[in-house]
Amino acid sequence: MATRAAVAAPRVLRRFFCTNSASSSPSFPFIPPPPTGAAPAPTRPTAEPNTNLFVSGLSKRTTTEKLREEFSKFGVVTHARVVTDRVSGYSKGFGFVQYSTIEEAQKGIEGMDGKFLDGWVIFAEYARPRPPPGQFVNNNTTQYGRQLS
DNA sequence: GGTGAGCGG
Repeated sequence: MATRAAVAAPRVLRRFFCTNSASSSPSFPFIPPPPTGAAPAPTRPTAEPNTNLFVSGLSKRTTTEKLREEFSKFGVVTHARVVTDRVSGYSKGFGFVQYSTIEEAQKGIEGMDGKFLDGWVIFAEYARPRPPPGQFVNNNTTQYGRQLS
């Protein structure tokens, strides 16, 4: 009787198409097409409005002083920094600007986003909320709690 | 030496 073997085979294939049975996604592990098609939001859905600004597209020569100086024209900059590499000391081409209020931050974005700075078109947007410094943060662990070694 | 998308101290 080979009937048993013929029934056992499809059962294995059923595990493929019904991984965790249903109740989760009615579709296969393929790529589910967006139904409404409202917001594509590929990978960067622009963070919520806050006083912290993420400025990208900066020139390698742009420094923190220049960044604060330019953004101070649209509000009170409480904090500004151009991210530079610790080892080489070169600028990574982006920085952060923090205004006193969200209104000033909005004016800063509308006033500096798409503008030229040191010959480069910069992009100003709201910075993403950073993970809070945990109590278990140490030298061997990152801010996300992942072991480095 | 300094790329050219991105989210740091």
